[in-house]
Amino acid sequence: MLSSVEENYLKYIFQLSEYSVNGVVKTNDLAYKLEYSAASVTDMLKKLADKKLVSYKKYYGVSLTKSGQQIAVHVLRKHRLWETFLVKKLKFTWDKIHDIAEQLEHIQSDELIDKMDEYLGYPKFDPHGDPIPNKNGTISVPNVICLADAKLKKTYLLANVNDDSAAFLKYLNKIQLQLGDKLRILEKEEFDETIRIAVNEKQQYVISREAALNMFVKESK
Amino acid sequence: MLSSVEENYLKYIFQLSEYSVNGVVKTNDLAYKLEYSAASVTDMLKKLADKKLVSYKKYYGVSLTKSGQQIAVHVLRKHRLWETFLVKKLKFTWDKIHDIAEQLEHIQSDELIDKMDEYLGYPKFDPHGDPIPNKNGTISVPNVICLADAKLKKTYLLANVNDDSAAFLKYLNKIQLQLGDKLRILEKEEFDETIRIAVNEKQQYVISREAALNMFVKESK
DNA sequence: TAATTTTTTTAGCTTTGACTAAATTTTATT
DNA sequence: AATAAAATTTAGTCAAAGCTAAAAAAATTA
Ligand SMILES: [Mn+2]
Ligand SMILES: [Mn+2]
Ligand SMILES: [Mn+2]
Ligand SMILES: [Mn+2]
Repeated sequence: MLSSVEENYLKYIFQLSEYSVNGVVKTNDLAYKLEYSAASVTDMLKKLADKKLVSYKKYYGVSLTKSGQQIAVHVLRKHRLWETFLVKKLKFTWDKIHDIAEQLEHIQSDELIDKMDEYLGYPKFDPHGDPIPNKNGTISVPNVICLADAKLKKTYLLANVNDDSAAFLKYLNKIQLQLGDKLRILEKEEFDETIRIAVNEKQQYVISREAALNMFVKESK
Repeated sequence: MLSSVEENYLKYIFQLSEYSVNGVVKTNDLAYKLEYSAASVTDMLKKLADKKLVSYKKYYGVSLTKSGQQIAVHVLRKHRLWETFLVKKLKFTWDKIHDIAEQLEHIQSDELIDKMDEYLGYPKFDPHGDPIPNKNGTISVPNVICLADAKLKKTYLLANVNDDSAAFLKYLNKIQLQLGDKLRILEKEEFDETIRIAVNEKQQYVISREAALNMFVKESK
């Protein structure tokens, strides 16, 4: 049985490895994500390697082993099911749930999480549009692109947002943007890379590059 | 903000103080309850005293301060609301919930627990018949007596059971005893203090003293 | 290629919260 | 009251998981 701290390391290695070459994560990147010193991270990577949860090569980087990945995915599953519960059942708004789920994801009880999954009706996506791994650890990777890369004139549906900044989600609340909204790309400003969009063929907004990088869309048929 | 460990100390001091003189708890009793060495307990009591959560007098004992008691009651509130959720919503049986609630009671979010309370309809008792403190920390102490002290020939309702032994609750499951059942005291055996009861005017059972000490009843009108 | 900068690891320190063994205080028994 | 037993505290140790500063390795630049 792993500590919450170890579970967090595995979870973040998994998330960083999705955007890395060969699934290899650098010590400094992990340290930045965890908000720990690089020295602390090096220490822990050695311990996780002893437990065969990661393969770690000095000065090179770290990647998850099969069993490390299974645990990481299970933690993600717990996180996203809890977030779904908080919104669907307890009526939390999507900007308040991440920090609570960061705690709840470490509760140890397989029966609990399976009953929760059933209670929620086996949801496929969490309130931020992130896919929820199933009991076997399978994740359906949704086919989305970053709003920053969206094409001029085309129309998309907002499918996924980055959930770990409450400030960003509050901003979306303020301009009343939610998952499923139809976004038409009206203009892409070259100078500062801002994007002008029409939401549901009604309001228009200018979205900064910083915001667009946190928004993911799929093509609207 | 307190650690889970500190919260547990306060919770158990509170629970032991309910059955002690002047609310003073002895180091060894607390050590036994927490399954720690007495030396470890002494250490922690000094730390809690520094934080003004307990008053601790060497070789004499410990009791909760006002603020220590508030925290203890809040932890109990969380524990019992979570247990209620697990049974009412997730369909857990009452013998499986205590250990999970021991983890969940340390989740830090007032908004979460208040929304949970509302979601459950402000329940007054948990699945074991223990009273749930309200948001202000008020506990309605129910008027129950121990089954071991019940009077011959009288009829009672099962109102409360000790919840921290799954084995005991499984035994109640087996003989199909549940909260609210009508218990008539048919016979009290002096030799070994077993009690023969009729349940809902149907089945009869012989209850050992050990079991009776874990069951609490109220008078049936 | 050599020098410099950046990244990573090592070494040594800290806090939390356990433990055991020994010392002390309190309580019980002769 | 003296002694023995029980309860409690003190002293010293350990593991987990963080930290900073210094050393070493890798990457970049001159
Ligand atoms: Mn999240
Ligand atoms: Mn999410
Ligand atoms: Mn319980
Ligand atoms: Mn209970």
